[in-house]
Amino acid sequence: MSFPRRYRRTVTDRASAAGDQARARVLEVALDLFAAAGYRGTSIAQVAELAGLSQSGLLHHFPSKVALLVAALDHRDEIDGRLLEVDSQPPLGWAAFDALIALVRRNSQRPNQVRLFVTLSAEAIDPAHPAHDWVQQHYAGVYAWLTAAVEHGLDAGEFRSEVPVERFVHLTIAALDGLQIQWLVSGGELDMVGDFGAYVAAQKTRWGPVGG
Amino acid sequence: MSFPRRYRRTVTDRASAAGDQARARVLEVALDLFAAAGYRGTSIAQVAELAGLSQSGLLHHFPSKVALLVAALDHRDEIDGRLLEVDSQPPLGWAAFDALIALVRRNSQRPNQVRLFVTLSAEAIDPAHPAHDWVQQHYAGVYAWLTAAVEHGLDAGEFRSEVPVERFVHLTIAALDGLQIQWLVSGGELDMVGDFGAYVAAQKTRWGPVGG
DNA sequence: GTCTATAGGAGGATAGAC
DNA sequence: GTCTATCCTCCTATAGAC
Repeated sequence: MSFPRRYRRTVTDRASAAGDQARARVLEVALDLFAAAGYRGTSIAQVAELAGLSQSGLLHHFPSKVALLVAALDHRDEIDGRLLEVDSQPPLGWAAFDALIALVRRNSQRPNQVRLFVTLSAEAIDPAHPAHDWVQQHYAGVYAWLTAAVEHGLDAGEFRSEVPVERFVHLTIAALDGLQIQWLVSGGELDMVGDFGAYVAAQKTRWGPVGG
Repeated sequence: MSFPRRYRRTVTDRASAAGDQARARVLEVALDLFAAAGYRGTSIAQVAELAGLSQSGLLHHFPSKVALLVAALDHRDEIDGRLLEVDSQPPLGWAAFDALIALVRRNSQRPNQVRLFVTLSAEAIDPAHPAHDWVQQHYAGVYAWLTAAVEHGLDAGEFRSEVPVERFVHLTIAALDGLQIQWLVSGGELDMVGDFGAYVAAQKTRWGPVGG
């Protein structure tokens, strides 16, 4: 099956379909390996081998290891879609916490993705790490997203006015990250979804509206 | 200042005092560098240089990089002393949580030690990592220690009987680990001690005795 | 777009002198 | 106990053929 000539995109237009396929394979493998051994613990040769092309072939698509990392992170964000948004709108108030539970449930089905994030976050605490900016922006983004949700909930009367917003957000993010680590170390035995769900339920009781 | 001859330990008895000094310097530096860049991101040559001896000189004391890592982890446990014990007795009930707050306060004064633990834990999720067993045992130990404390508190009437012990322990450990990561990523700006203290205070309200 | 070949460097570990 | 010298492996990246 092939397109009629006039529908074909020219080479100068953009990469070929075969090239796209190779690119996609490389990104999938890179995500897995970076997840399994971190950025520094993974060689581009390993990625290339598992993706079924030579090291040089890989470097044709991603000119350096850093470029591959950045592309892999962007790819992750892309396939993540916008799980934390609904119809391009972020959920507000307690709905944001329900969205987080859904995220944890989804994460519990893809340990390698979780491992990529945990491994890379730790590695990239070092300011000299190529993903340092990415990690800082990631945390800043999550913090801003969750803070906005809580503050909106406050305005809407979904939260008691005494809720210490900043500490509350810090602890919620900590619960997410900390449970992920224990879940990974335990080899998936820990009930991450149940534990985080219990956390959210407790918070609803403590910080929900007085009459709730 | 030197010991009279008869008090000197012979060479065959054990390593010389100079050797001990070099060994100690190497361990201190190794802790710092492993903390800053992780195990895989640190070379023994770097450790040797900062410790003031050659790479081969280092390998005379620690025959391989893995041996150095294990020695450094043991050294960390040693200088940690037994902060979580008082008079060789672990605190029980809510006293265990107060001991954790003290631990967090102490950790907030030594970012490199925290970084070593966070970086290494993430790296060592990989079963092929030389510190994999160490990390698993670390988490198992903390879990057992905290579970025992809560169960003892239950018997003593310090906790409501409805407390979900396992989830409670998971979430407490998660709060510790998760706050450490955010604290490191923020460059120390996050109020880790205050956040964890607020967490413990909230738990005392929620799971403390009914009349408390 | 993919390959082989190779440059250029860093890391871990060993041999042997002092 | 510490050193210099060296080996070998692995890694990133480049050059150039097909």
